[in-house]
Amino acid sequence: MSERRYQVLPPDRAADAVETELLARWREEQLVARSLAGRPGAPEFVFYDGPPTANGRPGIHHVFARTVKDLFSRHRAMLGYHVPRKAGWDTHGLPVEIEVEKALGISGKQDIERIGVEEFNKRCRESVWKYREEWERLVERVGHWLDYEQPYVTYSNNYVESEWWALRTLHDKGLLVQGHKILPYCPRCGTTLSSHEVAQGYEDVEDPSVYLALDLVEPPQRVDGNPVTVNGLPATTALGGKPARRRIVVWTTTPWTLPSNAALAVHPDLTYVEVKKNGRDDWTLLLSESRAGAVLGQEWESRWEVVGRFTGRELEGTRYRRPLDWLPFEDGEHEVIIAEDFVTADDGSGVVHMSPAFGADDYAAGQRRGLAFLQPVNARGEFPAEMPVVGGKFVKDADPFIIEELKARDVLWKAATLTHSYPHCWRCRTPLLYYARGSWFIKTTAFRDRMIARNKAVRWNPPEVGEGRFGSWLENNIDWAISRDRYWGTPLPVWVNDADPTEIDVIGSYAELAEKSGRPLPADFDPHKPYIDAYTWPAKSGTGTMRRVREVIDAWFDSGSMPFAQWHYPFENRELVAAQYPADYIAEGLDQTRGWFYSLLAIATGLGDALPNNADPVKPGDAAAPYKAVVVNDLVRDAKGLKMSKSRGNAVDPWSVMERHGADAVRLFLVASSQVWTPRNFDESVIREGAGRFLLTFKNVYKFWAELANFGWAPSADDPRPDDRPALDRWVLSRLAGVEAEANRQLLNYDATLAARAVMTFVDEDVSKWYVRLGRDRFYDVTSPDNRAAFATLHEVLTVSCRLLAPFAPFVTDWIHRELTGTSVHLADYVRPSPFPVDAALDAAMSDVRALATLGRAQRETVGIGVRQPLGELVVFPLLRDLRFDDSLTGLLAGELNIKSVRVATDFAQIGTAEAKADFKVLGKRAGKDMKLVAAAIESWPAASVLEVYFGASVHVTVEDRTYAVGPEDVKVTLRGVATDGRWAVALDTIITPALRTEGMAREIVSRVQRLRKETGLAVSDRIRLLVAGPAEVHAAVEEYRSWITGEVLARDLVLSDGISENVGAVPVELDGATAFIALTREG
RNA sequence: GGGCCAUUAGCUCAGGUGGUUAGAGCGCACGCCUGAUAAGCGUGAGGUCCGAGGUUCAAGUCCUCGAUGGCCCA
Repeated sequence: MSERRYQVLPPDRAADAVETELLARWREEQLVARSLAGRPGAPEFVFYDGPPTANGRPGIHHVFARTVKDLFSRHRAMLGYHVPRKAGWDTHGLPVEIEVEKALGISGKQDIERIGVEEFNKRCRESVWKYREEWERLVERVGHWLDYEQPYVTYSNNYVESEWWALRTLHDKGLLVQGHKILPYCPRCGTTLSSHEVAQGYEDVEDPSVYLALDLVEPPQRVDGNPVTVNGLPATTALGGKPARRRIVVWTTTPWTLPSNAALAVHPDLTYVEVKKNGRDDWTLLLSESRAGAVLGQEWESRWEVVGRFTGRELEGTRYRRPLDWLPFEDGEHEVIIAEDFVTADDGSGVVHMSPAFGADDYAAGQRRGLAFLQPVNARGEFPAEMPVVGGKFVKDADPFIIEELKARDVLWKAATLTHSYPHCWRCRTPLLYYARGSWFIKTTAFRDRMIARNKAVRWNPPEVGEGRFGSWLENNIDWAISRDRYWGTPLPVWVNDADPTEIDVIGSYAELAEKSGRPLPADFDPHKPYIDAYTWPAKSGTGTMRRVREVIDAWFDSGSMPFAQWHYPFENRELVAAQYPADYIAEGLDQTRGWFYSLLAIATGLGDALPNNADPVKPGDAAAPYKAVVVNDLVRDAKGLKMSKSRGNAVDPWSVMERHGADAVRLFLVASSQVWTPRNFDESVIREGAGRFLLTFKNVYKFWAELANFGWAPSADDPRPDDRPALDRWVLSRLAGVEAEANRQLLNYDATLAARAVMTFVDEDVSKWYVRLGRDRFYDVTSPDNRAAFATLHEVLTVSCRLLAPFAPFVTDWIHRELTGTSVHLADYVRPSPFPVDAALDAAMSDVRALATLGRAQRETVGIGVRQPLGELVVFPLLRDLRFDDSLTGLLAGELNIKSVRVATDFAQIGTAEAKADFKVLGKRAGKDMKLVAAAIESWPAASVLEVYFGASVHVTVEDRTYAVGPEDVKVTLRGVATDGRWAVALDTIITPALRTEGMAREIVSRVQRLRKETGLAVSDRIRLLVAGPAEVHAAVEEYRSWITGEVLARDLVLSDGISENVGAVPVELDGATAFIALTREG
């Protein structure tokens, strides 16, 4: 027999301390590295880690995301996969620049230029790491096992070079193109503003509010040349026999954009009316019906007559004449009405002027429809000098001149002013212009369908995010503007001839850069601005110099390139990437839908077969690239369901939470409380009472087992084989196998919540509240086969439970698993190769026993006899036709309820009575005036009839000559004298015979002695001398059960005394009417 | 302003395709048990299923509108 001692984990030991100790142990054993290395010959299961930016403190929501990422990886590693998990850092982009601006006390591009890009970017490079250490510590503390030995860093030279390769590849495929993007722009500062800057600068200002009336071109024609018809009739209006002048009313608050008008937009589903003024037959106006009152006056219907009615869709294609013809159209569609969903009837005329160079909606519509693009405004916000009327003027100053010109041209309907909120430059208060800026795009619309096809092959969890939010985002895809006119980012590797902007070199590697520039790169080569901009070379065409464009790229391109850039592909590691692409799964927050989830997909789809295992087409059911499965997690909100934010002051510090509850409890709470893709409220009391309490129970079960096993049990060949163990053991092993399979199945299915709940319910309900509860006394000795069976069984249950819980609570499970087996849980198998099999019949029988035990306890409650008093018989009666009592578990039921036997009644009348009452509502409809008599008849039924009906039969009730068939739905049955759950009815034989009373008394004495032992502070194994005094009844009980009592309380000696004891320390005990005194002393 | 998600007991959550009296755990009250004890068991109270309309023989479930909270995008 082994002398091994099992350490006990004190329940009051702080989780934080235990976990911290384990972390040190893991470090010492290099356990993370061993798990990462995988087992020899293990198949790959690839996880991609979305890189965080380390220039902010990690928050509790990061703990959530880390838990989700970790648990699936851990599960797969335990299943025997090699799970590569390379950590990464997102290091470029505006957030970093803003952080540095704040640190330097500067703001805006002019300040940056003044300090110098070299210095600024140096600061950015350093700033990225401000919180790195805290990040790494937290990731370690929460137990996210990740490869931090060689993390990928998006600013590193290798990473940038891989991105250059990707951009060059996209360019070669014609997918990296120049275009325009509408951006808020400050003409005074000469800079575009980011959205959060725009949000800071809204001010109420007075702007022109101009209604134009633009001539429709007669006869109205569609673009295809066919006449416009309404309900089959020509829509041409002829009033009073002569052709009418027809005009459409258009509203704008930016008259300066009218010279670049290219189209008018209406809403397809809005109703537009054509109206003529009373008495005027020579002209009409067209506008949205719901805006007519606002444009024509409240009581317009008394002054205007509706002569036509159209939906916006019907107007589509109609041509009109633009208000100002200063600029020639070069190419593109123009002067046409289009129907667009973004048009509203909230203001204006329901007809919107479209100027693709000066509005985001306008631009997008222009792209979709191929509209002409006129941009007669320079970077200072001025019209070109050669423009008529407004040449050289700042656009906002030009408004009055334009209004005058409109009036002169007879296209002005009315001009007023409007006070509204408009964005201004937060620095100089200049009104911002929405302005089309030259920009570089990845032409994602060219491969949108392929992205959609790939997305359909991705296994989304939950599916609706992939189909809905992400799917519709892809359906409405627009080209990805990847250039940023900023400083700290991957430089766009595009060189343009300064003499001929059509001559372009896109550089795909550093070697190519060296070759083009004609000199080797220095040892300390830095591809960032400003250094990179010094690389120039003579244009191939002979005239001009190739100079790099000024822009850097969107940091989302960085993170989306990680599948290949993290390995410096294709310059190195080709085989590695071939083995580790695509990812089997990724897991990030819902906010990444349009972020990382998209950038990964867009880049991978654009690159196509330039990446391994990545060729199109991808069909549903294929392994999708770049990720086969996604698990989305939602936000963590505060305890009241409000968003956590610095300004609210309700953000939770993960470290203090970790200290109070431990990572296990926090992880378990985050995963088990609800599906990870729903938002959860972070409430520490819920952690304590839910996950915390569960872990306490788990530790308690182990503690119970370990303390008793330390009396000399250790696994050995002497333990009975599972098949030879008692039913209780076989039952819990069967349940264990079921839960093992279920947890594994759910995790493979990416449902962490159901997996965790299945295991937790098993441990709590089946193991703690039933198996241990019923089998406690089997652990009080270690030698008999029954003892050995119990120890071996619970050892197995605890060991496997540790494994099943390890992905969720990696700390305490490892601690206990090491005690149980001597090895780390994290190197163990998640599922056993050949577990004791599920025994469905046994599961069902036990389930019945548990139900009957509950009913039996309820009956004891009802009859007022405590469990300590033994009773003779429990009678059970099945209330369902196919229900049979399986008597193989009778012993367990009898023991639990402290009864001598269990009997199955053959007739319900043996145990109780049944009454039926008519349901007046149901029966009344049929019985009518006989109802009272029928009801009386039903109430007088014998129990047998009631039971017949209860079981579904019909009983005939005859009143005079009328007969009614009364079925189960017509009556309400009440069972009396029994406890019932609808399946079973049970009754207790409540007669306490003298023998039972004596036995009850003996049990009472044992109970009191045990309590006294404990109060006295004796160890569980201490032996005692016992003295009992009391009336004859007590003496009789002690004499009869002497050996049982001494065995239970470990008494070497039991002395009976007459009368009331005078022994020091004697304690009075009330025993069902008799008073006894007991005293005990420890036996040396 | 637009799109999406959520709202069920004090709290955290279940409630395929509409179908009997809407469930569980925790908490609470009362009782039991007493060497797993900072545990265990039972009983009970607790519900306007966010609101208002609608569809239906029948709505927590489907539809419409609205409220609140959240996310994304303008």
